[in-house]
Amino acid sequence: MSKVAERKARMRTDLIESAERRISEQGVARLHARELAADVGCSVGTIYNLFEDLDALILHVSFRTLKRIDDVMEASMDDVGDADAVSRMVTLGRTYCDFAVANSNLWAALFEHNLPADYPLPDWVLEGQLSLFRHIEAPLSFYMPSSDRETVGRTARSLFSMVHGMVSLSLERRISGVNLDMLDEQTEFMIRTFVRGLKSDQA
Amino acid sequence: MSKVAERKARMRTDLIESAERRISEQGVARLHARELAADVGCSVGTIYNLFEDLDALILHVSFRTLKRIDDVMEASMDDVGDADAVSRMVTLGRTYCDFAVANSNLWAALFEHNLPADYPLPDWVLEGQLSLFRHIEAPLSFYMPSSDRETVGRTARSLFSMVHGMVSLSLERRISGVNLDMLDEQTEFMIRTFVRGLKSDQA
DNA sequence: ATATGAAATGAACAAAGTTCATTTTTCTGG
DNA sequence: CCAGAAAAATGAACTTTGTTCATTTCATAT
Repeated sequence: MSKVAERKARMRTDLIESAERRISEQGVARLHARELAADVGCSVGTIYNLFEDLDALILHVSFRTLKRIDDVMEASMDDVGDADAVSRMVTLGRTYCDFAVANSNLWAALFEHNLPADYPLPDWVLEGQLSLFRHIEAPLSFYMPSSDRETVGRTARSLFSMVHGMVSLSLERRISGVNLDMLDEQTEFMIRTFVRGLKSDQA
Repeated sequence: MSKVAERKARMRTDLIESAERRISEQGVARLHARELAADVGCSVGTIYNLFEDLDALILHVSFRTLKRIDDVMEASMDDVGDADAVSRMVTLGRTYCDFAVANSNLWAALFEHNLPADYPLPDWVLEGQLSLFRHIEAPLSFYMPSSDRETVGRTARSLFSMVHGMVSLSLERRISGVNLDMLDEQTEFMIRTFVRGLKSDQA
């Protein structure tokens, strides 16, 4: 790689990291091109040479966030030992809640930042999410032995949506969701009750 | 009420209605003061005489949306006849999904419009939501006979969050939730399975 | 060393929310 | 009905912020 390409690559990662830090600390709404440029020591124009626009940069940060969520979920499954399937599902739910609460601004940028209606979505935005669902599918399929892959997958998405919705309304100041203090506990209750429903269906 | 107060009140409702129409048609991100002023035949300054800022106007529209959601949920319970409790819960869930899909821009303005972090929230924003939860609590309490009010209320919020999360990720282009075609059906499955879990808990 | 093309620059532009000095309208007392 | 005062409406100007692009700076190959 040539000097110039190296420099370009370093500036790209510098910008992404600076954007990530600013989003994490202040929220995506307070991410501004001029401040980013000052952070990394370049001009505003350079940002636009390296990224289509600020939304593209935000998408890159969001992809990293998605990866981090995937990592903590993966790690939580490594740590869980030989727990039964439903406990694994609870662990995944709690891990997701904990990450969202601890990194609420990054999490909000990933899920709640509004792109223009016609903004082109890179493929990797959707692909990165499949891995999240797969974590859930593994233990869930244990309780849905007679369902096809697609049904299990759809239910995994629904369970993800459930936990996501609980987090979303809990964190949203303007909406009165489940109290933050009880979020983990209530998430566990919801997952365990749902799984009991799956089991009683087979019986 | 004096002439001037009448005029003022009419202009206020005109502005709210115009904002509602524009949000409904184009989304909250494309609501602009100059266009609103042109709609109702006043100057931009007048908007700021009647509302603190555009966010305040958006909050008024959101309150109407909340009221409309409450109304359709209420109406769905009037229509449901003597169905059993779980069917009532399913009806509430489907009604919510249908409203969100049919009025996605209004729904998004209510739940996803980001206010400044320190923006003061009027009381009625949170109060209006209590009614939504109460619709769910009534049939839900049937399956949680030995739980206290608070636990039932928290579980009602969680179920609301579940359906809300499913709708949210289904409508979000950038996130791969449950396919929109299957949203109603999948919502029903999730609610029925959860309730079965509640029942098997008692047994 | 020079020419050439790529990259960086930042002033300028555009879009949109918000303000406020000025103008217009309304109200009130005589 | 009029004059003056108070209230309301006005819209030009200001502010902020994303984005562009003509110009300058730099790196590389011959």
